[in-house]
Amino acid sequence: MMQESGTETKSNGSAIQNGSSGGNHLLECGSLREGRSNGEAPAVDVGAADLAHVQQQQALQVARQLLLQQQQQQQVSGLKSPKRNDKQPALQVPVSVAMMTPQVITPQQMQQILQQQVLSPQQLQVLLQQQQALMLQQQQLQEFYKKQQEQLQLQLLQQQHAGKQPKEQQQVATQQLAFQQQLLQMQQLQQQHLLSLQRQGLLTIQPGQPALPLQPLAQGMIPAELQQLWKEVTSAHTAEETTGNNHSSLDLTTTCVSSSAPSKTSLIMNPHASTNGQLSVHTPKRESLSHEEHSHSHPLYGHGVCKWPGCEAVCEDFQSFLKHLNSEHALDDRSTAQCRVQMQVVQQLELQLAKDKERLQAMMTHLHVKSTEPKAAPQPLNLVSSVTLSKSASEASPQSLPHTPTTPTAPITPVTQGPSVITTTSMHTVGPIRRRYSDKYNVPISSADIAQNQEFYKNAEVRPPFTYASLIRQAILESPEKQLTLNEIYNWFTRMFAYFRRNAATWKGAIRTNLSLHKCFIRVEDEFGSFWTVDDEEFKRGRHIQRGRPRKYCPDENFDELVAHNPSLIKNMQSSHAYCTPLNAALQASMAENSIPLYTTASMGNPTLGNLASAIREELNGAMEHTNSNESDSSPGRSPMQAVHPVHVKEEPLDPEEAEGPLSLVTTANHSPDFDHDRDYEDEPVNEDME
DNA sequence: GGCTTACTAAACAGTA
DNA sequence: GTACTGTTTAGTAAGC
Repeated sequence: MMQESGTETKSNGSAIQNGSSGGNHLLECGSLREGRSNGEAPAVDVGAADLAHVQQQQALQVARQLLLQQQQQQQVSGLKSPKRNDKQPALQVPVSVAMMTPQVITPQQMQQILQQQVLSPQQLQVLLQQQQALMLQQQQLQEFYKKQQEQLQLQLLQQQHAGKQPKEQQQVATQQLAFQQQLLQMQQLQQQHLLSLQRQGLLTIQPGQPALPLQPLAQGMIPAELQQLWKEVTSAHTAEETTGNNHSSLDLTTTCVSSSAPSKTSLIMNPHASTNGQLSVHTPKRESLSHEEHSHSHPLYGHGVCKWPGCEAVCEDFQSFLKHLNSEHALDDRSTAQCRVQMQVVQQLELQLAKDKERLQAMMTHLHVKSTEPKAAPQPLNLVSSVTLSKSASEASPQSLPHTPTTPTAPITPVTQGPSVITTTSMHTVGPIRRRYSDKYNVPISSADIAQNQEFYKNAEVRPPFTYASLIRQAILESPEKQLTLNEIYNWFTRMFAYFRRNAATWKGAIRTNLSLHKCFIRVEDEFGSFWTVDDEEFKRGRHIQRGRPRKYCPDENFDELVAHNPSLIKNMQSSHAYCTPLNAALQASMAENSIPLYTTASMGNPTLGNLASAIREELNGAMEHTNSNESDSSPGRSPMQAVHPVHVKEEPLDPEEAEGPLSLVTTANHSPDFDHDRDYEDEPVNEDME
């Protein structure tokens, strides 16, 4: 690549030395060719390192080019001393060439380059030095132009007083012509170079900035005074211009003042249209109509700006745009390369669109088939989706989707359908959304459910169509240890959903409420604090801590009792396995008592505490069922669960009678609702737990 | 209309 | 005293 860069630089240098303004084009084309040196279109997914490398190479090329141009300019400047009052137009052309390129880097643009850190410090220093030297040169040139203009004005005054002499008049007109051409040339070259830099990524034009071509005028080396001078000159000769003499050949591309079009295009300048020293373009009605007619039709033109990728040249009217298009975006290597890049972009977008369309079609088909299917018998409980369709989604686009995709009578609904029912209208719906629950039984949402629309939820403030419980569970299960602190759950919500970056007080409270309310969430404590795990089986059951009941546990009130019945509890609580260890001991005791096969130590050490707790609970349910059948009046203090539930595992609220007295907790442990109603929870409503 | 469920808000207590 | 965490209750809305 370095060799290629060197080659390109050399060609650029030769082009510049030939006095051609197309050097920038060569540089740019070279860069483009470099990007597809193998004859391929530029890769869309260039790696960051490759991109940085290419940018650095381009920056080097620019620096070299600037250096060459400066050398050339210095030579020319030596020939053209500002002190000379030579008014011969022929000598002004090199001056314009000399002024062109380095001036395109305004201080702001230089700062941009600095910020982008594309150039090395040495290169930047060279550029800065060049810039400073050229600033001085520019000032000298400005003085020169001012003097020249003053002389022109003097001559005009003399002509007005002494009568018009055709020869002098012609001379003045010639001077004006040369002056204006020079001005335009400088602007064009500036714009071309700036455009080149922009396309190479060395400059970025901020959206708020003025249009690209105007910037060098405002900030570059050509001050507004020059244009003001020209305005004065042309105003003085307004009457003469109507004579139709040599001014008729004054084809000035005023569009090029504000665009990067070369001087080939021509427009008759309207001196009356100048305002504030800025040249403006005379737009006849015919052109305005043309603009209106075509601006809506031509995809490359809109809002007075050329829409060619990377161009954004300002074209005052459609005619200017057409000229600009034909001249600037003619069939050449650069345009071809840009066209290929655009083709790649379009292909990528089409590919993405096709995928999304396919996905949408599959969703629609699936849901439509489901909705038209005869209502089937209720499916297995754990297969009914708990993922709910947001009200906004269903209401906003009633035709787009069947209304009841998750009704209990619907066939099995993969949970992945939940988040995929987002519509464009629902994307903009923010606010409290009541959810429609198909069943009281929960089915966990999978990672794919959220992952499918992960980016969407991350960026769009759309309330996810999942319950808090589902999201909390997902957050916990996504964690490596399958356990999260409350704050980590908060962070997961804010990280995954843009919606939860607002109204924190609301949803955080909801999370806490859900954590406390749902039996599936198990709070575990260790010496580092408390964290939450999830019992997946319990989650699928979807049971809640019942309301209107006394607190399920009061550690302070019952702690002494607990310790009295189980002295090992304190030690176990302080251990890092505060959850597993007492549970293990209790479980083993219980299983030994009930002749249940022991869990191995390895299984107890499984980090998935939720599954562990679930499995243990299942076993204990059976065990306690058996135990209760044998000794329904067993003493609470002898229950192994007393060491587990009060501190680490939630208990269902107590019956009012049982809740009374300091031993209520122990009583609860003995008559845990789990044990009471787990035996038939699949057949009976959950509420019967508390009856 | 009743029941269930989820959401929200609030109160309260414990803890750091 | 404050903020955070955890629990509980009450009210509301929506779906069944």
